[in-house]
Amino acid sequence: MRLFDTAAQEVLDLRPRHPGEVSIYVCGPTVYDVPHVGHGRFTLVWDVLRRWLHFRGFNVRFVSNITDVDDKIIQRAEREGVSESAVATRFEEVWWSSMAQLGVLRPSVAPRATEWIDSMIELIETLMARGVAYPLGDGIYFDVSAVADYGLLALQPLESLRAGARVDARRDKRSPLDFALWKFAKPGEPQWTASFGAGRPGWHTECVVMSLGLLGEGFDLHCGGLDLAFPHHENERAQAVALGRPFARRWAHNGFVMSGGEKMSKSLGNFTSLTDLLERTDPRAYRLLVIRSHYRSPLDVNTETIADAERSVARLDALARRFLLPRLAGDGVVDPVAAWAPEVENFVQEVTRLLDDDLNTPAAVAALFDGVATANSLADQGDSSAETWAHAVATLFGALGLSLVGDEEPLPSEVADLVVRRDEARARRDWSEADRIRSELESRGWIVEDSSQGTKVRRR
RNA sequence: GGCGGCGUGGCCGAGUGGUUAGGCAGGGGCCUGCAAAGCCCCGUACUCCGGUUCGAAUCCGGACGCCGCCUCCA
Repeated sequence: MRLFDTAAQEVLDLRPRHPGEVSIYVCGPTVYDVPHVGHGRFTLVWDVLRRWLHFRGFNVRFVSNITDVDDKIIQRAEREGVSESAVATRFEEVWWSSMAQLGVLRPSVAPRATEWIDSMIELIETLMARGVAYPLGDGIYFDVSAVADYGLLALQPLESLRAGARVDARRDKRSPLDFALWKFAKPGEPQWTASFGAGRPGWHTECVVMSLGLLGEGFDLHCGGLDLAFPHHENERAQAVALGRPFARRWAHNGFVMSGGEKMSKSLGNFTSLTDLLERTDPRAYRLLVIRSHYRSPLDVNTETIADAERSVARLDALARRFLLPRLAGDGVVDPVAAWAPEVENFVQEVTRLLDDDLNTPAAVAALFDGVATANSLADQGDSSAETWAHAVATLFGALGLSLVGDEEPLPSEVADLVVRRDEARARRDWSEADRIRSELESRGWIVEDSSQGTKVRRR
């Protein structure tokens, strides 16, 4: 498996710390609001990677945090007159519910920042003892000049970053890039006692503590949205470097979700919430949309691209119906396949090669759609290998977390009734009646297909 | 200002120095009572200008346009 490493700026072999095992840390959400579609993208991208690594035989340990203490949570709690923990709990529930709908696997461990405060305090004490953290009136700050290669993930040296820093009202920081490790509590705010003063942690500290605490030094891969590369990941790394502890071996970042050519984000106010999207769309359409583009490219999510993806999913579902394929992904992972039928070996090998090469899902999806055509074509010719092809396609899509759905759902009785009446009409070759019933079914939102087993309907 | 990325056919979106990406939409055909689904065929694209080359959308240089990071952000 090869992945583009943000620090090295090139595609590198993954080379896990322990052969056969991959440890991944993904920066999770701050739970102060409903997730937007950008959260959906990053969770899908890294879910696909996780599933693919599993399918390739790796034992994957996947940690992703919940940030449940933060300025924005405090602001919202104040605005709504409720406790901070009530806000965090509420939006964490929304988060997991959205993840479940998306078919994103639950992390192996999902630590909450507030459960790791003691470790963060210890870390800050150590940094202070080493002279790389200093107190100011409102908190404890990290001195970025202590890290020789600060700017690694920003692809810029410290001096250049400093020159570009926007005017900071604060003149007391040693450098405008210095960041808060700890914020002293104001009255009424959540706080924890610490030797250096009561308060709460800064954002960049929790991920260092939790990733090292749960995955250990030199864990394999640290992932997140591109906007986290700097300063969040840079600052995590800076702390680890200052502590002398080996941190992530590789860094991977996904591209943004765009809206009208602009990055979609809450601060720009141009976001679509993930919950809205999931209400009106088959979540599989979003997964397909995501894997149809490369994870590092920007991705435009709008009604057109989603509708396009939904129609593509319909083509896959038609395959599942035709071959009675089982649903494979969703809650569970698709396990490695020990041996493939000889006729699909090359096909599987090609898809594997593409995915192993920096997770080239768009090329893999293209190959898989070729596989769809092959399966259908072989079946049209009555070739018995068609089934093997269909299963291979479904298995590989399943390995990426996309289930093909061919099951027929139970029909409402009046629909079932119409189906029976239409079969009767067709049996006596009463085409006008058969067509009338078909129109009626269609007007009720059902797609009608004739088959050797009679009328079949499915929801539009 | 510094740094990074991108400009592909109607839309989305891969890729390679010379031979079909793929999906969606559209057109034609087969199948069907008619459909649907499926299959076959079709568009001959790569911002512009130079250069390298037998040959470049693919390499180099330049121009133009767009986006992102440098501030909370996935």
